[in-house]
Amino acid sequence: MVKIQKQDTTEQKILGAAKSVFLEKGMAGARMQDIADKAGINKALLHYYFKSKEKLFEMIFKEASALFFSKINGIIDADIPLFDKIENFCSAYIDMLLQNPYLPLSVLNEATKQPQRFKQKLWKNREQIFIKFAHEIASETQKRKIKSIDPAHLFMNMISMCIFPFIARPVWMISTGMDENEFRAFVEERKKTIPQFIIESLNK
Amino acid sequence: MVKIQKQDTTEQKILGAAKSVFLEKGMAGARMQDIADKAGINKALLHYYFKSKEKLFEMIFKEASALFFSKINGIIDADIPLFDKIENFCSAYIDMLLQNPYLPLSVLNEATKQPQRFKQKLWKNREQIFIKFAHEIASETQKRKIKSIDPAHLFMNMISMCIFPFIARPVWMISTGMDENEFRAFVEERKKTIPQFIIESLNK
DNA sequence: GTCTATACTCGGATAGAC
DNA sequence: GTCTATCCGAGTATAGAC
Repeated sequence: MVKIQKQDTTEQKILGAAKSVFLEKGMAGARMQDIADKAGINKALLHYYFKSKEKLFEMIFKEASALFFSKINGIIDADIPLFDKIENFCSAYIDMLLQNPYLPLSVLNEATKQPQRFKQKLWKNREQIFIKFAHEIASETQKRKIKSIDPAHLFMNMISMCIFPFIARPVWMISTGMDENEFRAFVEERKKTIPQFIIESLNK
Repeated sequence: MVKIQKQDTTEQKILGAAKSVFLEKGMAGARMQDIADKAGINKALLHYYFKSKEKLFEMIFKEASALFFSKINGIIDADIPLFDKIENFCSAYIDMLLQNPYLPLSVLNEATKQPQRFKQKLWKNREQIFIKFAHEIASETQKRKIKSIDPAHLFMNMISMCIFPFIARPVWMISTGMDENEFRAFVEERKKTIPQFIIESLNK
């Protein structure tokens, strides 16, 4: 008889704890003790499972950054009209960010502070996610369906408007006086307002 | 006779070195040794001038974040038409960011990782920079001069598009294959493309 | 596999000579 | 004011008992 899997193995607990601590504090700021505490074990056991802090970090980080970048591919690749694609992209991406609010800051941080490691160890086999998107823009522009625009700028605009609020959240909350719930509602709204804003700008 | 000021006092050198190291590595990642090296002195002297790492950091950070937020006020407060204001804002802000490319990531990081300290020590007397802007949008909307839009979303869109490229630079450069010069040219272009993009969207 | 105890290292901070 | 030498805490990593 197959044993019913109790899913919270020690390894699972460690990975979960490590993810939250690393994403929140970054590699330099994270403490093995915090990870151990959060996992309900001691430091020694961390090293038993994952040789070193560096190794543990890479494990977490690869998975996290894969999520950050790969979710997009399916949507960008889909064979649907451009405007629908923009709507789907913003909506799906913001949903993902709502579930992983610390992800972008963490990824961009490591890319900035340890560019070598990022490029070599953490940035393997990434798709050129916006190339197909760029072609699509160029084609629509040529067909005179939308106003002429540089695809790179449009793409940058779109991801900026989706991601930045999550990075700037604490400052935004302080300066607007929003609380957690209001902020959540605000970014929920953005699933609609961003595509609207973009499409208004592109429409002839 | 007034003594000619030789401007590179030790204190100046320390502050300059500390600024670049802190902005690049963040509080947790920065090393006093690196700051000392870059300033051409030794660690002991750092402590002679600025009691502790924490103190030095706060000094640098307050000044830096003041720059980050206060440059905006003058532009937002100016008594000129809305569209001109948007153009001026993007242009001036991107110029400032070109001169301080690490600033936003650093500020937003500390706000995220040490929210208490940020709110208490580093976020003193900040203006509610976007309140006047919001009123102006509301007024233009009522006068039916522009399409109706929530000022909070518009403001967030604008700062997102200006700031985010600087935060995402390393990832963007890797995934597009841009080099330093191309990236610089790209954000220079954005001084024009962002206002265009916004104004196209707002225009009736 | 999991723990306690401890070794080792790095880096912030201080003492004291000049 | 500036240096060398040193201290000491924090935090990663390991040894070894259970």
